[in-house]
Formats: sequence, C-alpha cells, structure tokens
Amino acid sequence: MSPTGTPRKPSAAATLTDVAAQAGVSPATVSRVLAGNYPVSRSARQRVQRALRELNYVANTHARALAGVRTKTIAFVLADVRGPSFAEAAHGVEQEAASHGWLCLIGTTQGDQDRELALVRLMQEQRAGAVILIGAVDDDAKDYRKQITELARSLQTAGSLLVLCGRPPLDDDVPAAVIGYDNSDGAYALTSHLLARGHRRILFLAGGERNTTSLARLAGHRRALTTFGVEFDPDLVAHGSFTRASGYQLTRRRLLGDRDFTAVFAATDAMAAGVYTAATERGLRIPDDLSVVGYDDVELAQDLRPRLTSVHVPYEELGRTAARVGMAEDHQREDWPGVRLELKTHVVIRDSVAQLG
Amino acid sequence: MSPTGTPRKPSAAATLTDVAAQAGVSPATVSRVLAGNYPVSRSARQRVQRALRELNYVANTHARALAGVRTKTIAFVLADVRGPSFAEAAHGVEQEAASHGWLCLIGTTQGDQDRELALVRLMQEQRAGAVILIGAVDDDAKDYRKQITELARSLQTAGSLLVLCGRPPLDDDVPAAVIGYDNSDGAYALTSHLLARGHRRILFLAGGERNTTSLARLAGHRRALTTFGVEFDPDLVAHGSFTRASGYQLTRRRLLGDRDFTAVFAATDAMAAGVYTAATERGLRIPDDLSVVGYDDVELAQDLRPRLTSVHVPYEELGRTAARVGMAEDHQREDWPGVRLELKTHVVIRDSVAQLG
DNA sequence: CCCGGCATAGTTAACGTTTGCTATGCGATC
DNA sequence: GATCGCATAGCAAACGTTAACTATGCCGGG
Repeated sequence: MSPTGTPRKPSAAATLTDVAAQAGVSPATVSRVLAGNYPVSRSARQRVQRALRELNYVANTHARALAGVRTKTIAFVLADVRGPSFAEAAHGVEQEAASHGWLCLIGTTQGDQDRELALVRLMQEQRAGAVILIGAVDDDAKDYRKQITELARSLQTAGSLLVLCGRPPLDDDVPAAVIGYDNSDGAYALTSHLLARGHRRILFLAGGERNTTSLARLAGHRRALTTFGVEFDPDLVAHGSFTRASGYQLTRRRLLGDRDFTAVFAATDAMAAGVYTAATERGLRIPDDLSVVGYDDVELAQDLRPRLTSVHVPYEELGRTAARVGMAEDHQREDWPGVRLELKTHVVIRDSVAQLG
Repeated sequence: MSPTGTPRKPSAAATLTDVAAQAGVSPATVSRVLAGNYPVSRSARQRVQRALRELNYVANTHARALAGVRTKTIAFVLADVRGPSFAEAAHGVEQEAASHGWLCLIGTTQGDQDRELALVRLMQEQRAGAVILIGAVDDDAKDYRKQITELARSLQTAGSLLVLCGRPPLDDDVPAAVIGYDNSDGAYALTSHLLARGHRRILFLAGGERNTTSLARLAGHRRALTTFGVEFDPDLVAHGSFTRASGYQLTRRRLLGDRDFTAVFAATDAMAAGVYTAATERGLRIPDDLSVVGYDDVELAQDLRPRLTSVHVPYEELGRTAARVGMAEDHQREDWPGVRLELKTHVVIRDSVAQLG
C-alpha cells in the first residue's frame, strides 16, 4: 500500500521481505511467485514482479539451502586445470552441470593427496550435491584409502555423493560412484599396433611407480607383449612423471649409449612430446629412425610433427558422465544400487610409427 | 552428561547442536571452540573436540553465511576452460584463492554474452565475495555495457566486487576493478621486430571484428607500421576467430593466389599453429619462405617447429592479481578508491622469423 | 565480610527463505 | 440460506550458525 513507504536500509541488498513490503504482500507470497509452485492472484503477482525489478532482488542461496532446498552445486577436484586432459574433463563437468542450471565449485591439488582430502572436506562444508575426484592416485598412501572411504560415507550421510573419475574403485561397500576408462585395454591395443608393424624392442616410458594410471597402462602393454610372444624386458621400462620434461629426460638418457629399441611407448602425449625433442636433438627422424606413440590423444598429438599416434580417451565424456551421475536424484535413496561405469578408448593411428622390416 | 543419550536421527549429518548435546554444553560453546575467539575451559573444550570427532561434524557454510560470516568464495567466469591462456588464468585465480583458504566457483560462457550476464547473477545469488570476468568482449552489444554496469553496482551493494580481467574498463563511476595487460604495446613491439628484420608486407590475422583484444592488438600493429613509415594496407588484414582452424582457413585462402606478403602476424598462438599447417601444406618452409609470429606465448609456442616467436602474456599473474583484488577486504568500504592495473608483456624471440634482404 | 571484576557458560535474537497450517472470502450446491 | 469447497492469502516454525547479552561462580582487595 505504500510504494515509497519504509525506505530500506541503504547500501544493503534487498531481501525477500523487502520485496514483500514494497509489494504490500507477505514474504510467503513473494516466495511463491518466485517458485511458481502455488497459485497467486494475477494482481499480487504483478505487484510482486514489479517490486522484484525495482529493488533488483537477488535470491540468497544460503538462506534457500538452509530452508531445505537442494543446492544445485557440484564440486570437482583435480590435480591441475592446465593439464589438457584435465581441462577437457573439467569442461565436460562444467557443461553438463550448466545445462542443468548447476554451478561448479573447483579445487586443485597439485598432486598433494592431503590437499585432496582437505578439499573434499571444504566442499562438504559447502554442501555440494556431489564431489567429483578426477585423476589418478598413488596407490601406496597407507591411510589414504581409509580416509577417503570415511569421506565417502560422510558425504552419503549428508545426502551428497563421492564420484571417482579415472581412478580405481574403493571397496565394494563404500558408497561412491566410479567412472573409469579403460587404460589397460587401450595400452594393449596400442602395443599390439606397434608389434604388428614389426617392432619388438619397445621402450616404455612410465609415470610414477605407484601411479594407478601408469600402472594400468603398463599392464596392458605387457599383456600385448605376452600375446605376441615377445618376452618382457624390465630394462625397457623407465619411470618418471607424466610431463614433457620427464619424457625428454628419460629419452635423452637412453639415447646416450647404443640404442636397443626401435619404438617408444610414452605413457602420455606430453611425455611423447619430450621424446620428440630428445630424438630430434640426437638427429633421429621420427618415424624413420624411431617410432613413437603416446596416450590420451590431447590436441597436442595433432600439433606434433609427425602427428602422434595415440589412444583417444574421452575425457570430456568422462566429466559429463561424472556430473550426470552426481546430479542424479536417486543416489540419495537408502537402497541406491551404486554406479560403476567404464568408458571405451580407441587407438588413433597417425604418422609417428614406421613399418619395420 | 549422556554420551550415548539421545540418538541422532539416523542418516543425517550432525549439527552444531548435536555436538553440543553430545558434549553436554550449549551450542554457543561449540561454536566458540570452533572459532577460537572466546575463552573456553580446558575440560569443555576437550569434551567438545571429542564429540566433534565422534559425530564427524562438518560445518554448514550456508548457516554460517546466513549468520553473517563473510563467505570465502570467489567466482570466475570465462569463455572456455580448455583454452590454454584461460586455463593459465584460471590456475592463477585458483592458486591465489586456495592460498587464502578460499574456494572457487566457476562458470563458462562459450562466448555467449547473455550467458555471461546470467552467470554473474547466479554467482551473486551464491553471495560470492567477488566475481571475476576473464577475457575479451565484443564491443558492439548495445545494452551489454548497460547491463554489466548494473550488475557491478548490484554486486557492490551486496558487498561483493566485479573484477574485469583482460578487457577494457567500464565508465569511471562504475564500481569495478580492472586488471588488464598490454595488448597494444605488445603488438607494437612484435611488429617492430618484424619490421626490423626487413619485413614490409605483413599479413595480420585478426580475431572477431569487434573483439576488444583483437582490436587492441591490431592497433598496436598499425602503430608500429606508422612509426617505421610503412603504409598500412587494409588488404593485409583478415578477420576470423582466435582458433587454429581459423588461422588455417585464413592463411589457406591467401596462399591460393600469388603471395604478396613475407610474414604473418597471427593474433594468437593458436591461429599461428593454423598458419603453420597451411604453409606446410603449400610446401612453404618457415621461416625461410614465410615468417610467422603469434601472441600469448602459451606452451604451444614452444611445441611448434620452428618454435614460435610470440608475445608473452602473464596470464597466471593476471588471475592471481584478480583474485587478490577480489579477496581484499577494503573494497567493501564506501570510499574504496578502485583498482586499475596493467600488467606488462614482452616479446619472446624464437625461430619463426627470418632476416630479410 | 562485602563487593567489583574476571573467567566461563548459557540464552536468545537474528540471518533470509520455504512450507505446512490456518484464515478468509466467495460462488456453487443442496 | 446454511454449507461445502476452492482459490488466495498470511502466520509462524523451522533450517544451523553466530554474537550480543545475561547469568553464574569464584577470587582478591578493601
């Protein structure tokens, strides 16, 4: 009734109650206009909408959440946003979330597992609808599994969900979703390709010795060797990290003496890029003098010359799927069946492998 | 007094009040133990801490925020997390935020300005302490400036702050911080380098016709031309987008007929990569037959062969600075002086430019 | 021996929404 | 013409914290 009646406290955001006062209705009515889940008369609705505009009302998520509305926020935690494969996955999560009107909370660990744990806690304080963990882990950390298991339970208790993405599952009774992709089979196929082209001595450039992704890729590699009846030579495995610099160092060292391999399987495309540099430095031409393959099929694989043969991993799809699972409503139920998905990979043949013999 | 007294409602997260009951104290005491800003007796503290652990208490940010505690959340909005320069900036924001215990809310626009506006609104509903907008804009959108100005004011009213990052400032009276970097001077320096090496006919591959970043870089280029007394030829500017594909297309088209330029200035490194491909396809060697330069100095610049001469932009620093400004406490004051910073760039000379004549 | 003050503790009123319940008016039905 | 029901509206109690007050006991000083 009093359009210019009681003036709001200056320089503070307008609340629902302010809007109600301005429109001459009760707060409940404003809330109903906003939610549209209850009949409101035409005239009241119009006055409310006018007041909403005039006061430039912005809803308060915190109050909403407290009052029991499910928060449309999904959290994800990864090692580093700059890694191309991580970025791809992050993009998938973000797109999927956005398409449902959800927002993303993000945190990075730089590979520190304690930081990861701390971040999950923080995300839980924010009452994120789900927490997605992306990327490999070191399989040693003793109480890491225990702690993450506790977190998973804790999240479930709070009506949230832990989604593990691209890392091995926890125990069966842990309430977490697992979205994986197939590292071992991809490596199997890639090594098979190398073997089919006549390579017998293949240097495998691995990541961290306990890194689960690295381990799985190495396992696939060995499996292919066995299938083709080629004996596995431990000397042909070098451990480093998933970086270009590491690929460079490892290769450089191996190229110092006599070369006893015709191909290099780099556990990631980034490492493969390092191999290129080291080989070029030594005057080796790819693929004529040395064949190289990578893994991940990030954009870089097409930028290298010759273009790199690699295994395509659907990182964006991985992120999308994780988000979809996290946003699903039914994981709140007591009898939720759990989710365990495995995405497929495939070899992309380009120009970095020579046919031998 | 009753350690196992009243059992909590099963399968719901423990609240402060639950903890208080368990420890036999009032909620206020628990809150004080948590905050550590008020004396609590040793015995009470210990009982509380025990209960905290037993119940696996996780604070509720929403309730805290409602009760008036400043939320330690910073939001940032960019076009796409996959772009390497964006990723770098995002990393900077995230690192800086994390080092102060803040969390990041993230949203991407895919270049859609309406989406950007909508995202800022969403972030405001979340009561983010600041909202950082990263990246260029199209300078045409009529009411875009008006709307973003309104948002800036609205954010300020709510005690938050709009931080514009790598895009031109709004009007002087708009309460927003602006963190820029120098596009025009960088382009000036880079074109000067080309001119100093004897190039006179330089094809400039620009981004969107109204893209502010592209426009600024083109302006610097023209300024250098003028300084060296070289007449600007509009025919030597081609507009596309900041992508590799666009760089490829634009170059390809120009290479069909007679070539009337000796160097290409690509407005981004990604476009330069496209130039490489198109040139190689035509059998042109870089830099012998054609010189190429880029802008941004992302990792890609070092992956290309020959390595790309480019302008280094401190994207990570840009993000860090934006976050720092956003998290500062004093921007809440009525008499906040505002912030307008400009980061420096510098040319990185590599192997993609030939000395002519 | 009384009182002022300090160290703790509890009480309670916010914070901004949502929502179940209750109240009101009015047209239709018997 | 009393009654029922429906379409609207408001009231008030949550939600989980914080912090300003208030209450209690105990100590030391006068």
